[in-house]
Amino acid sequence: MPAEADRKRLQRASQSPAPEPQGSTRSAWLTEHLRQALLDGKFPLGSRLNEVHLSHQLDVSRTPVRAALHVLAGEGLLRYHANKGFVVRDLPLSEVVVAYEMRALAEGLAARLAAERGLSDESRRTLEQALAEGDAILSRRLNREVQRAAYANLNESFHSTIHAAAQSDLLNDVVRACQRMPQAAAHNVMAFELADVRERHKAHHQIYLAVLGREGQQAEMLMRAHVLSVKSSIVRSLARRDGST
Amino acid sequence: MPAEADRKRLQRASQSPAPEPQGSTRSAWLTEHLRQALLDGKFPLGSRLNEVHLSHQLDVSRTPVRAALHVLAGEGLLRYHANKGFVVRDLPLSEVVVAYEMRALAEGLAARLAAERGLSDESRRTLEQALAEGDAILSRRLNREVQRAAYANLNESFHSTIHAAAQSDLLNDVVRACQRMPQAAAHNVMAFELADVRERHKAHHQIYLAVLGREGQQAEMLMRAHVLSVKSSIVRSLARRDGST
DNA sequence: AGGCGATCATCTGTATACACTATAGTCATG
DNA sequence: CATGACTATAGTGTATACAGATGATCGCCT
Repeated sequence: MPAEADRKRLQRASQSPAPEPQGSTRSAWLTEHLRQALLDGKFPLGSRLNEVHLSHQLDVSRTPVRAALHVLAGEGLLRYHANKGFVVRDLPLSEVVVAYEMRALAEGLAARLAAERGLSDESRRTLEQALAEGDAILSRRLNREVQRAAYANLNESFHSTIHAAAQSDLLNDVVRACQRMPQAAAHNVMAFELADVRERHKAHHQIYLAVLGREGQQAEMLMRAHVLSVKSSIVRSLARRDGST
Repeated sequence: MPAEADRKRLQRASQSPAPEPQGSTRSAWLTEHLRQALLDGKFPLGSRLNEVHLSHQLDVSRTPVRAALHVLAGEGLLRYHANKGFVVRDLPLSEVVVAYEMRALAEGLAARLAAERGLSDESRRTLEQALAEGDAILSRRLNREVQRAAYANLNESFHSTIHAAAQSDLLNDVVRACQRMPQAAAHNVMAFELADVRERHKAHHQIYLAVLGREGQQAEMLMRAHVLSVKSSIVRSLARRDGST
């Protein structure tokens, strides 16, 4: 099939110049691509990922595909069984609950460490900006959809700044592990009531003050409670979805 | 080099029959082998693992070696950088501290879940056996070395039974992630004072009773305190080592 | 002499061919 | 008709060759 070879070369040439500063290597690009697809729910839960199909579909060989799949399995998005390949991890609701309880503990610890270790000027600015933007978004009356997307962004920014301030790779890994569920991607935040979001935004303010004031225990407790409230919302919406399915 | 090919065939033939029911595949075997080597500290911290050397040394091709390394990187034992390969993760003491605090929270959660979900008859038996053996080992006067190894085993058994009873893969992953540090392998328990071990064994008894009695909160608190006491011992011994180096 | 760039060795990244395993379907047999 | 072994096929496991990147060494130019 000489035509296929041509197609490959063309595609490579067209995709290499601009779009991926991140994916210096094909494996890295595939990992990112597949992770996003998994979080977006593009593969059915529990379904098997066929290496040959994927490599044809994405126009690379099996080697980088396998590498990417191994990485994603390491991250917990996939499960691997010898001689049977990779399947999309399907977490029962009970596991989602545990993940959020774990995440509450982990983020609480992160908040405490951030408080103990102090905020850099840059972190402080980022947090303050996230809070201010949140105030603005929630006070104005906007399209629900726009409001939601904007708030999801700064929510992400707020939390990851706290994690960074904790200065622990390990802790970061754990938090990310708890977030990496094919079901509960960040955009699930959408499903919430506006009142819930306002409440949580108030919690962000309190957490910020506790961290800034170096009150470790206070920061830890506030963050735990904050994440647990997110858990309640998620579980509520998942239960609704499961029930209606 | 035809001689080399012969050697390979011979070695494969001699190693396939008996020794590895676990390693159904070369990758799996390599993963296990390398993980053990890393936890045992056989590779210097921060050192780079050369795929070609490893594959020659272990008499396999690079392919399964790479697979194993990817898995271990996913587990956090190695770090991977594009085009630069895998290096043994070197955790500063502060990270070890965080890991143990995280693990205390995670194992606490596991203990609570185990209490809430109840113990199977088999789990109960395993725990009781671990406790009884611990009593025996600690009461008799034995060679320090033997005593230590025996206790390490049943300690492992006790904890992993609790994790299993929690019935959460996710939680298991987190706990294992916190244990997987090139420094702080299980056998570090060796370095401890006998008095510390006795104290911890008493804690095992208390935890068992709390779990058996379905007292979730109590179990969680006891387990947290238990793991934190291990942290103190580990940190003490690591600090001593770092100081003397 | 010192900085700078080309060249080369080394190692990782990828493609591909082949070997092995698992599974489903078929056929024969009780 | 049910059950068992056999075979065919699809898909993963591994080896190997080659391509691309990285880093060091050596020579050149200033």
